[in-house]
Amino acid sequence: MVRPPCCDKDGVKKGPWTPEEDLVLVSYVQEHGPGNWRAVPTRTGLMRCSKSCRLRWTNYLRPGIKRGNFTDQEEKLIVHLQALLGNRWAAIASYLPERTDNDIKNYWNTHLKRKLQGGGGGGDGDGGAAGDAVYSKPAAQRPASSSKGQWERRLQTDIDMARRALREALTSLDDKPHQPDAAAGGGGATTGAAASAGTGTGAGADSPAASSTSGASQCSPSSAGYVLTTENISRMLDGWARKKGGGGGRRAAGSGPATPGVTESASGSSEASEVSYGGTALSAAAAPASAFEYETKPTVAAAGDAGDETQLSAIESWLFADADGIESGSLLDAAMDYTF
DNA sequence: AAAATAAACAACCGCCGTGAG
DNA sequence: GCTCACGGCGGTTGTTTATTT
Repeated sequence: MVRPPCCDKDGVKKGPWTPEEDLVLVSYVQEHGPGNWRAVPTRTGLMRCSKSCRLRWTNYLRPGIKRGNFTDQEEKLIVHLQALLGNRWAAIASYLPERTDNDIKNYWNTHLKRKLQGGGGGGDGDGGAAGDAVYSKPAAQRPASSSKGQWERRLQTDIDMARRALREALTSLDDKPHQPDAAAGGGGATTGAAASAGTGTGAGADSPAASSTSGASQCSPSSAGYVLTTENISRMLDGWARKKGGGGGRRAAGSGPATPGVTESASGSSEASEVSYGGTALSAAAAPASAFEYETKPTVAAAGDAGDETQLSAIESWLFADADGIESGSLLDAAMDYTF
């Protein structure tokens, strides 16, 4: 039988989202929380498919996500994790709580793949084709099993592999001074380093419930993945203002796409930033900071540029805990219990 | 200065797994 | 136990901007 499309093709708008649509979506999520995407188009009047709404939220509007300017550390992690996990971007993203799978995937396809290919074979999975070929069937590649036991074993395998990847990545990084170009660089790109969070348990690899893009995890009050709102809305408005101002330049600010959200903006500071929208200066503080009641602002976010290091050291702790003799049998539990 | 090309990123598409009825 | 709808995921495409010629 043929499954009907998730939404009618007719009357469904496609293409780039407008600021107005974003606002509507954000407002809706503020009120109802992420989830039940099916109902979003009808309830909000958005002429968008539910899937599109979900993607827009998870990849762009969701608070706490960092965009652009991947740090060396992140890059290394991605390379290693990709080598171990294959193109399981969601699983990889679960180790980079602030990054979306789509973002990581794009970064891989546009930067890393080429970089590794150009860098000449060897090394880490040698990227590109070689890497893909070699790992096209990563150990963790899941068979379509769904028994809980199997799922847990798989998860554990992922955790184990991720640990190894992290260890390798961090070890190699120790060889050079930590110069997260983006920390600075990112010009605040590292703001709101949500050190992580629910998904940060790492146990998330491949866990439907722990995926970085999982609505469930997003809702979790304990999820520090959300850096909240004022900042994001501020960024959003900032971006819109720029767009509307005709300033255009998608990357004028460094990397920020049409996306309002580019972290590179003034968001370097977690303080409410004043943005000009439609000619009117408006304080982000005025945004409904408490609107996302189910979200909590990670304390690390205030750490500002120290965010990455904080996050990394947390990962390191978790990572090296393994070396301290946690039996593999309890690895999962350890990972589950670990809080960043 | 204009045209061509490359790069970056947002969004869409289709498949799959899961849970509810 | 079966069917169906929903949501998640990975691959791919389209659009916009930057850079080069």
